[in-house]
Amino acid sequence: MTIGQLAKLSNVNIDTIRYYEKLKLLPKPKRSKNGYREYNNDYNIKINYILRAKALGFTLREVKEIFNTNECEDLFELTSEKIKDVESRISNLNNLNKKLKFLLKKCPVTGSIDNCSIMKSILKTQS
Amino acid sequence: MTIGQLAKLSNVNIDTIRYYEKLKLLPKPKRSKNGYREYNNDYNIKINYILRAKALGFTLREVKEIFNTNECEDLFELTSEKIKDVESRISNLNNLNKKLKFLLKKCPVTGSIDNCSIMKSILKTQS
DNA sequence: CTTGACTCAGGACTATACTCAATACTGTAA
DNA sequence: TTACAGTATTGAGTATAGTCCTGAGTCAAG
Repeated sequence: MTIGQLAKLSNVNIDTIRYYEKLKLLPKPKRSKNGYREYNNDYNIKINYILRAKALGFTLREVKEIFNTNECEDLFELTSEKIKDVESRISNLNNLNKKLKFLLKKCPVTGSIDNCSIMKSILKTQS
Repeated sequence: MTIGQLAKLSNVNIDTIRYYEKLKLLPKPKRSKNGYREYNNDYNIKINYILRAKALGFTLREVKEIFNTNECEDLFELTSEKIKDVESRISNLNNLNKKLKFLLKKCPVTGSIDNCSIMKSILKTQS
């Protein structure tokens, strides 16, 4: 399978495949006489693997870690940390949301900016 | 006030001030004879303004929009959109969190990666 | 007068995950 | 044979929000 065929099969950009190879997320494939990369279906599986891990919020660096992990425990650890990270981000966003909604509630909506509560709130010394 | 003094006062990096000037978030200050930038306390206020808007989740581009906004309604609109954006991000993260926790619950925690539920789940065709 | 601290402008560098552009070579079909 | 589609490599560009570097000029103190 050429790189173009693999790209179509796994639904990613050709350059993405070469990029993953450069990052060592994908092993270097054999080359045919003309120098073209030659892939088999294992590469398709591995790419889908990467995409699924990404969809779970893992970065490419973390995906690489996952690939290099041999102990189940390590993967458990990695996933736990990811959960902590996600939860912290959720909590931050919830705080933001509360503040923004508070501002919005106080906004008079009409008139010049000088009377606007949102503007004033942002201006106030205390955030 | 020189740029260094302003930086110390408003607790940002010198380069950040020049950067904000380049982005037109801060007006170009007067220059003294030697070519140094000359600031007054209004700049300090404005920088703090920017920092607070940033803390509310606005990007610098949005802060600039806020500065150029004259109608309260527009600011209301901007803030509403920001809330929508934040809520959508929260919802995405909650989904991720659910999936990750599900994986974690199924993980046997000990043994080789071959028996690991997390690994298997990521590998499965359905994400 | 020299040293050290400060400032200037312009550009490079950081992280992330690609994507594109340029130039050259290869393979296939009409 | 010629055209076009595919592939190769290398390097640059995208977005965001800065930070750092370089080489040069400036200021104040000892």
